[in-house]
Amino acid sequence: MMPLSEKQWQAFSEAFIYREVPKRHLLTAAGSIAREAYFINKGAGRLYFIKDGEEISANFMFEGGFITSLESFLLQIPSRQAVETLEDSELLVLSKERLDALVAQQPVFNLFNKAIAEMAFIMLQRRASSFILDSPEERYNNMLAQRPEILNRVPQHMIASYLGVTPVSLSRIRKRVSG
Amino acid sequence: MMPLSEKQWQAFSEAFIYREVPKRHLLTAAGSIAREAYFINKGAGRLYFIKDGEEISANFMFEGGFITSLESFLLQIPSRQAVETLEDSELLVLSKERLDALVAQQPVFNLFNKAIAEMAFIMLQRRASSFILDSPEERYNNMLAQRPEILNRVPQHMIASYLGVTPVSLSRIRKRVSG
DNA sequence: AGCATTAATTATCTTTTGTTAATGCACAGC
DNA sequence: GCTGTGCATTAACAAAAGATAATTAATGCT
Repeated sequence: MMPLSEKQWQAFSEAFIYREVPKRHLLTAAGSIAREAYFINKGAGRLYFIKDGEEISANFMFEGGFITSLESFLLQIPSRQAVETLEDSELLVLSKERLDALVAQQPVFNLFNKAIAEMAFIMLQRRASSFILDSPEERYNNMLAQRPEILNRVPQHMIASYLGVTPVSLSRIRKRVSG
Repeated sequence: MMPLSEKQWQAFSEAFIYREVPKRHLLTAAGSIAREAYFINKGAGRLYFIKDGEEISANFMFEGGFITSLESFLLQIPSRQAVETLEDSELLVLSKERLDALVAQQPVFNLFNKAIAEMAFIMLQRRASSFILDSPEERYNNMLAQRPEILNRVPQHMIASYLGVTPVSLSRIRKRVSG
């Protein structure tokens, strides 16, 4: 799909910088511009909105995944969502600057950009559609089936907002489902 | 942002084929592959899912907009959503085949692809976030503020599923809001 | 270990939504 | 112009979710 030469791989991997950050470390604040994207080598992160002072979780990511406020990173506009770690994490940091330089040098990396945007779109569409297609209880069951690590590694009040309900309501759903 | 030569513009515009289709004409069936994308010159269209035999509207588009099942069009995989016209429409049809040929000839058009994917992502993110951030009533008000043409041109039972509620509930929301 | 803080569950009550059914309206087709 | 079909509204009841508060469980910190 995207064959790279030895040289290109090297340039690509050298664009990333290793960084360790502690639990609950803010990577991108809401309103600021996401100048970096993060590959999670170890640990966990989340994206969240802030509404009326409340944090509303938009997504969670674990090792093997990329995390950033994508619209802000792609367009370099102020981010509507914040990014933070949930656990002590090892990150491979890719700055927008370096990515742009990479793309300028090697246009092949446009394909990388494109692939990221497409993948993100499809993931998001799956998630968005679940809100018009499924009830909160169905969304909870789907989450268990498709992303069980969320339940094990994310506090429930964060999962609640991710599912679009209150923590109290999530607790009741859990009781209904298990009981 | 994407400067094109005279020649490129010509090649681009020639890739589109004019087509008139009547109201409620199915452009892409759920489960089939979207081989075309549509620029709406006149008329209106919608994307919808089918769940338990029910049609659930995912989005509406009017003149000046593009419509297609994007994930299916981009990746040429079976579409989870159907596409149809809501009014008699004049469409400018771009087949995936022609777009690919265009991109192969003129790599500049990769930027077109990228721009489409990014824009679609951002639109979708705005919509997805409204489900975790806002109540159905707030979503209705936001729709009125941001896309008032929907209310004027789309039947309310379709708007209801678009907002994630039943037609009965939408009717009550409307009464609350206006009364 | 002990204390303080935060999270999760449970309870109670209110509000909203879903469901089903009935009514009134509008529009399409004859 | 009539008639039938489908759509929006209203009503009545059931189910689910929000809000608030109290209790229990877990976690963090010194």
